[in-house]
Amino acid sequence: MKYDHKQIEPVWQKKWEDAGIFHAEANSSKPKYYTLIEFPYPSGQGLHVGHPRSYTALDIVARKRRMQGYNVLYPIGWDAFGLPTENFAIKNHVHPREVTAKNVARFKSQLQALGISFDWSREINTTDPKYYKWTQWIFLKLFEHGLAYKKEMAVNWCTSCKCVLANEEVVNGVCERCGSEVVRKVKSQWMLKITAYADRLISDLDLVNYPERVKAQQKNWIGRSTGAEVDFTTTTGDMLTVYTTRPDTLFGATYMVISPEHPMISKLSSVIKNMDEVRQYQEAAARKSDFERTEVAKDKTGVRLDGVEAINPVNGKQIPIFISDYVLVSYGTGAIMAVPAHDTRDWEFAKKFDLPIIEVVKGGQDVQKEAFTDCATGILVNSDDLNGLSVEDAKKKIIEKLTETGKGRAKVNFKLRDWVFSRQRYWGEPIPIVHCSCCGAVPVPENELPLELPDVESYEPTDNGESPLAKMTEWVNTKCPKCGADAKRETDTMPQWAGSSWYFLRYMDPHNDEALASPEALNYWAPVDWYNGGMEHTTLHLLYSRFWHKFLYDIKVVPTPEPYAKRTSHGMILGENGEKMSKSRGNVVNPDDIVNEYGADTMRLFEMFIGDFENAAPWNSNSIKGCRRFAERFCGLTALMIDGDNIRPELEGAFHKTIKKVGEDIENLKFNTAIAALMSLINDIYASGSVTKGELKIFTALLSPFAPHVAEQVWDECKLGDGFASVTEWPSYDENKCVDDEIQIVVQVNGKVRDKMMIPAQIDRDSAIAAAKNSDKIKALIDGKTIIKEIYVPSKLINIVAK
RNA sequence: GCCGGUAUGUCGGAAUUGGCAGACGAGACAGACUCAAAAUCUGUUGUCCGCAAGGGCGUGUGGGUUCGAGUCCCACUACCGGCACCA
Repeated sequence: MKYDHKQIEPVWQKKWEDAGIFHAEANSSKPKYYTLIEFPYPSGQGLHVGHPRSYTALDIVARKRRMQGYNVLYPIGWDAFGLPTENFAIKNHVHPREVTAKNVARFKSQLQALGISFDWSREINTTDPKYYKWTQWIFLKLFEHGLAYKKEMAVNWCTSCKCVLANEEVVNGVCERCGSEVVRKVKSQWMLKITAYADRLISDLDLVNYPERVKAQQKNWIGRSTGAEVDFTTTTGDMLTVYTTRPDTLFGATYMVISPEHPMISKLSSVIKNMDEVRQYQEAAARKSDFERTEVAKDKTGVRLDGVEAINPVNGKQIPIFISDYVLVSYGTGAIMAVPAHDTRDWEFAKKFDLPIIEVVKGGQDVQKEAFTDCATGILVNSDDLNGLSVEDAKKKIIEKLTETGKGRAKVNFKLRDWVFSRQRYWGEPIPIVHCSCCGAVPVPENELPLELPDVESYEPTDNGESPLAKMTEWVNTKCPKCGADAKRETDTMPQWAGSSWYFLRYMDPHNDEALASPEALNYWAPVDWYNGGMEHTTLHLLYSRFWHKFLYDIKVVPTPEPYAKRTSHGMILGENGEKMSKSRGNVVNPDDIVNEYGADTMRLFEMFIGDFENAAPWNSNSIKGCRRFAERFCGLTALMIDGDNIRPELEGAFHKTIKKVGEDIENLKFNTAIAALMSLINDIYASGSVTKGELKIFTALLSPFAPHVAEQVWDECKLGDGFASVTEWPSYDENKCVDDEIQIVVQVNGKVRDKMMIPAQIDRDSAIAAAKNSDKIKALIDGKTIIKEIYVPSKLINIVAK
């Protein structure tokens, strides 16, 4: 058969779509299987060669499951709200909706050319009002349950553009666009109380099949720590509460640090003598990101509050109070007690400001030279009745004591912060809230959803930091749904995370106007059986969508506590030079060029063969030729075909082993070795000089998830079976035929390989060792020596230790 | 900096989880076919010593455990992902 990919690929893509063989069945008695990839953001650059890595991998899984008799849901959609589209629209004076439509059309045609078995009848788009109606509905439910609230938060503010910037738009403390200074400005923002779910987001990781490294990332991000709050009083009679994970070291606290934003500072401004210096420091700190501030390597800075001191509740000692930017207002209480002897950051600060270092846990180095932070081995000293206790026991005892005296309490803290949900942008879902001067924040009634984005001429940011929507006075001015008085709409929009936090539910029932999905559809399809995505999404997106799903579970909208039963992740595809692909580096590979030159099947094979799926792999335009040759050799088999429904005896072992390996490798994401096994098998077939029709049928079925077009073509031309190769039955194997009768065993002397021999697979230990000793090579090596030990690993090796 | 990864021939990678390091593919070299080239086919290809038989060395670095370590332990180095308004 002549292999002309340009001719055959569009033909099969059309036949599949016309026959609808990849459409998930709505009412089916078959078992279901839901495979999911992260839906793409339709960027202006078009599809990246990284996208098909994940899509092809789960396409292989989806296709195999169909062949195994499952009703498979493998959907696709567009995560189309977002900053780059909006910025492009502003720059080029086109509506973001038009930009999005154009980008989606391009992505769609690129994806369709790859022959991925998506169910296109369920395509969704987060910017479609019929979709974001339900994003808004979920927000209203969160609001109703007290999980959405407003709070003053710091945002990045460009002093020249006069607009709020995303972190990504701040480069080295200046605005990416104009290069002006960026400061932190306080604004009232919508927040979602994800912290209310912190414990469950950790504990329910036990219910799901995620890689350990992903679970570890989630746990570390949530950052549960147990410790205590301790109330210090000040010399002015005020109270300062600190959070500490080491309450056992309370006697070693030699000073206190509060964050530059701590409310206590303005409260005490009349008492603090060096207020000018303090204000200066606050301004400097406002310019830094949390990331810069907590960097341990950098020099510690701070200002001592002159005129006020704190009093240690356990020993009445007066200690100085500093402000320093290494303490964050957003974690704990925004104030810490500093124990330089047993905390590295405090130690560095104490050295710099020449503060006393008091050892309270013995067992480590000299605390004047280095902080001793190990909790497992130390014994308490210099701490009154805690003396002699272990760190663990001391923690318990001091917390008991603090609780009794009302000066503290046990406290669990999370690093996880509530989710800042407001964006001062146009291209996002409007937050469906009306602000009324007498009723406060009032939800838009459900029957008025979707609250559509107004069609406007200009979506440039306003110069006071409000969303562009604030300028649409007709849209903004409305009546309060509760009391009917004049009121104003919320003008902030939702972040891109919103639409992507629940999209997998919409696929189950994408055209439903009555609910985000029907209970029947949810009960049948939930949860997602296998979700694959990038490592770069394992903290935020995964956490946000698990949070929304848990909330929907609590209000009985969805039937399962976790959205994804299994999560896997793929490595990035890098440029040929081993660096991340980017326009500026000039190392971008366009998938269209590859499909055009080599065909979609070769592209798919290569993306799977390129390396370990879970690791990053550099693109190589040479290696792709090997995959093309493999596809051609597969076509070449048609010329070698002979009659016969069975596998010939000399190839039986090879076939059964390959069926087993390909099946297992797909389940374990080892696509590269699955393809290698198919390549080895085709080499064996060529070596035999011919292929029976039965052998070709099995080979074609095994190959079809990887290279579906060429498989379909051979299936059709050679009349290998009825219907489509894509939905034929997945081949089965016989375990007994996967083991050889005679196997090669390695003989080592003192751990070095000295001989290899063929032995029957069923041989016992003594006969195997006797056979080994009988070999001339081995005889020569052990002759005259004492045998100390003989190790026999069945069907692998024999090691003779001789002296 | 913190959290999570990764490191094997010229290159991408493989190694049944502690048991033959380098499967499969690319590249290179040699040969066949060809007027020639491409394509295709056959062979060689970690490295050092040796005519050969054979032997030494070899999985980022340094140490350790073991009959046996790419795989386990300790200490490092380099690179990659995430760090909350990119998604």
